[in-house]
Amino acid sequence: MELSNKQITVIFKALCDENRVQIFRILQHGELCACHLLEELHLSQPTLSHHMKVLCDSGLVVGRKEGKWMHYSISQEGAKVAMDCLKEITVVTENDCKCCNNQ
Amino acid sequence: MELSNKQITVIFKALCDENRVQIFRILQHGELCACHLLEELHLSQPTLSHHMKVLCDSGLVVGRKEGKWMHYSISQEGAKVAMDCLKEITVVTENDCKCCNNQ
DNA sequence: CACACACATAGAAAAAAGTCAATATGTTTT
DNA sequence: AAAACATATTGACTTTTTTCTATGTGTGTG
Repeated sequence: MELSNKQITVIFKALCDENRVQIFRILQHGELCACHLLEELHLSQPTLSHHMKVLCDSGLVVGRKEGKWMHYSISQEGAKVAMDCLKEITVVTENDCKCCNNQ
Repeated sequence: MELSNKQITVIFKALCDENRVQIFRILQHGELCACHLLEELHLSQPTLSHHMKVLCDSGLVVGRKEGKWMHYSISQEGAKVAMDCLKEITVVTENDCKCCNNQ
């Protein structure tokens, strides 16, 4: 897939804030609209809106508009991309140390 | 394993900075000491040292001291923890929307 | 059509993270 | 023991992120 360093940071920023991690935990019980998420978090409405944008940008969460409500859910496709990305960036192709006093 | 929200953010902070992602790419070719990492990055030595600390704190990278050199490598155990964590936080237990106009 | 509701956006303030120069620490070499 | 080297720490500065209040936008309702 060849994601850029920048794109990788955007994906994993989703999980770099405690409130956002908490949002994942809540969304694990199923799709939920912003107003109900708000009830379970100690955040203002604009702050939640900001976090939902970060989450959607990462691809790990998707939003679905229905009338005046926004329904959010965890994206399994996004999760797969993140998983593949994590696997790809942590795989080691060679194990020998070609460094310093190991000449 | 039951990681706290805070612990999860510490793991994934490793991948939230472009320079750190680049460090992963370099370490994929094998263990390397800080001085050689430094040659490949446009960073000052103290900044690299800072990033290596963030990476080690995440568990995704491990450092091995050998004389005056610090050798860094990607930790496969750390990668597994991160993978399990990502899987755990994105799994959805129920899919029905119990929300708003879906009463 | 006016009002209420759900959510997004703008702008400002505060907190956190990234960066570097200077310096400290620990290790090897001469 | 002094000098040289590799890395870590400190402290200051800059940039980014988080957060809020105020306001805007779009949708449904009386």
